Amino acid sequence: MEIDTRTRILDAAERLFVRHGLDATTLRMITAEAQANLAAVNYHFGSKEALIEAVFRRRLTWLNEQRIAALTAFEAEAKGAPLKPRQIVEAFFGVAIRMAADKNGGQTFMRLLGRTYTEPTDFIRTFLADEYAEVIARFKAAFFKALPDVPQEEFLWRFHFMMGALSYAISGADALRLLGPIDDSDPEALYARLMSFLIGGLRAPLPEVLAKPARKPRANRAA
Amino acid sequence: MEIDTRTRILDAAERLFVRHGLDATTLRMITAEAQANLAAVNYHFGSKEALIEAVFRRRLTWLNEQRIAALTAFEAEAKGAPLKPRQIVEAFFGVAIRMAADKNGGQTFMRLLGRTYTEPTDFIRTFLADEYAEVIARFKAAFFKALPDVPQEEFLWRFHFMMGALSYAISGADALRLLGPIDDSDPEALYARLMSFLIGGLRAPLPEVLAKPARKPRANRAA
DNA sequence: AAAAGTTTCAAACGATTGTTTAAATCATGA
DNA sequence: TCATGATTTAAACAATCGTTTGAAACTTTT
Repeated sequence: MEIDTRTRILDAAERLFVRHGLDATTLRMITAEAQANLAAVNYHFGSKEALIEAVFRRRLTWLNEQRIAALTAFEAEAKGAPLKPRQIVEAFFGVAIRMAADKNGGQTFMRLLGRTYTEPTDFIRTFLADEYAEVIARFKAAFFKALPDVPQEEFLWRFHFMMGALSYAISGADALRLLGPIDDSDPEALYARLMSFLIGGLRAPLPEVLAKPARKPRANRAA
Repeated sequence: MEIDTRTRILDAAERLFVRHGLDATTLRMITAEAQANLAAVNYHFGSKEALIEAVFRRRLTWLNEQRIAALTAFEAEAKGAPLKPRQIVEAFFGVAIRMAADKNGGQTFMRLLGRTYTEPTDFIRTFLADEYAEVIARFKAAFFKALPDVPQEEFLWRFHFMMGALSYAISGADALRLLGPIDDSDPEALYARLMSFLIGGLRAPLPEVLAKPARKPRANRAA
């Protein structure tokens, strides 16, 4: 046993949360899987809620830093010019997909994260909102600059839809087996698949009922 | 009190499930909201699991019947010819969006359904797989007929992504408030928005790494 | 109006939850 | 080596969970 108790608990909790959900995972299950004493969670983290936060923070902070770094790199390369939508999508969703492909813990975590966006629990919502605040602001700005003609509200909805597609993409074949036998073993393929789907959705023509009366009604492509 | 206890419990459970999740909603919360006795759930349904199933079955069966009816109508109209992808998407997702717009219970339920697809609980998974079996089979067949050139696996993934976008669309502005202030009061607008996003994603070019070596590499549109 | 069947009710059940306690064990530096 | 602090341990805590019970109240049938 070379890994310290705190880390073993985080790893075990991550695995069990994705398998059984946050509520249904008990401290006794976690400490048993981590080969630690029941009281260890409250000793090292203070409470179950604090443990949940720690599980998310450990990887989510890093993930969003990566996203911002990727965006910053693209922006430096562009020297002030607006980025291509594809680059922004790549910076936000590509980083996530790539983390989801990392067998070394990232995969488990991203599945957990995917099914937590819709989690109704209050403290999880406020926690996520906090963790995402900066990265959301950066990407919103980048998108608005790249697509000045797209109404902001319209774009926010599309971003929301894209988050949904990402969530299902990384929550993996679990829900997908509902559709039939599927091979999700190739992360590169998943990356390529999701990417072209997202770009296709993002660049779809704006819905006609919403499109502002334009002088060239045919030329209402989003991007 | 004109509505019978059984229905009051179903309504209350639906509301509370979407607000607190399945696990975190207790029978005492439900019976209190329904103004019924605690024992009423076990009397009318047998157990909490059976109640959950009843909550879903009540509306999900009807929803999938509507989907099949819409598809059947399109097929009759087409007289044996393949449907347009847009029609198939309309039959599956349009019906769902329209139900999600129905204030009379449908809205609450669709939000619940959206966040249940990724629910890890075993009995929920098998139950959903059961309820969806027929409708999935019908729509898979229709899509394969409409898009014979798209590899089946590729389409299944896109369908999966589309389910994710739908899920987020109807789980509503809850998660979306993470992005900023948003107006989700207009169901017609939501319908139009999601529809053009889905069609855009579905018809996006196939990812190049996956596209089979073709004689006309430029003409690799999915639909 | 009596009987039979259905629904409601308050109370309690055992099981399990997250958390706390105080003693035991381990590790570290003087 | 001893003392100090950090960690682990077994046991118990109160609270809450889903479920069961048996009698009361209400409906329907005869």
